[in-house]
Amino acid sequence: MKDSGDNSIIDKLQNFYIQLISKFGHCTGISPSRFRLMQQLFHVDEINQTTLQKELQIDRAAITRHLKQLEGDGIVTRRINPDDNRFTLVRLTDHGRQEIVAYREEKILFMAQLLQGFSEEEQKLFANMIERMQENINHIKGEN
Amino acid sequence: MKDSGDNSIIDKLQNFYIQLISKFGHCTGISPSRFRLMQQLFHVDEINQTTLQKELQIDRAAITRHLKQLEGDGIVTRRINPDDNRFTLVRLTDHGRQEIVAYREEKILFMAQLLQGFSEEEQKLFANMIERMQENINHIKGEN
DNA sequence: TTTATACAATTGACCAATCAATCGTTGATA
DNA sequence: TATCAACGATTGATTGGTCAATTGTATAAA
Repeated sequence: MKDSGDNSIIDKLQNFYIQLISKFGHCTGISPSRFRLMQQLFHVDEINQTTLQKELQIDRAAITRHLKQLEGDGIVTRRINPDDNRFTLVRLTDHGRQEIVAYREEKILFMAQLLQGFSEEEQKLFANMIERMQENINHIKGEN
Repeated sequence: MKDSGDNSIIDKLQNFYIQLISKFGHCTGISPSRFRLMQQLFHVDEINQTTLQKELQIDRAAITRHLKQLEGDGIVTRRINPDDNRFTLVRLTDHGRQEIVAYREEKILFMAQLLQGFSEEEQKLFANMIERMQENINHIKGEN
């Protein structure tokens, strides 16, 4: 298991993640981005798009398009901030809230299967390792 | 840290992965898929596209298009298997091999930064956990 | 008060991934 | 030998993401 770059952690992670997302998408029938977006909205009352964008790390353009679509589907409402017309404020509709609740239940089931055989401690450890790596990444220079 | 589905491991993983890939892409200047493709080719002499596709879990169409582009860039050559005209065999050119070697070096540097502060044991543990989750995923039913 | 700067959101152009349908080849079967 | 099913590869249509440029609004400076 030398670090020659072959079958490295990054490779494993990539293979794993791709399968994970693909499976999750097929199970829930929703795209990962849209799910993340809705989930983020679920936790707040109302939020503007740029804040959403920063939290999700998705491009601004993608945010705009997703939200327009979600608005068309009756999942969210959008209105311009009366105190500052540059901001548009987004919130889930009641219908949207119901939807995301259902998805979240599916997610919990999915997670249970994913983490089968993992003790509480192991789960915490894993989460912690990811956080540490994330910290490391933040210190890597690069136009991000 | 209850398992209500909020800020779950899947969320953390997703946030982490997106940042990881974005940073890696910016550092190396190559797309993750293309890199994986080239890396896979690096390990074999010659290979057909379907085998590649299965190993990488990328869509067949994407494979075809990537390889056509790589062929245009002089990174790979493609020829039809004389024993069975349905297969096209792909291999890296010498130039392609040089390229991938350079990228792999960048990857090793990147990995070193990513894993800063991780002991050998921790790295193994992490890799092992991913493998276990991957196993779990394979048992989840779903059209994949 | 006018002008310049900063910022949120949007749009257009482009690239990459997926799905579904199709083409061409092969091998088995009637 | 003719037909059909299986399979690899390709293509078209659609979707989602990024970058760059633009629009509209607010605020600070001249």
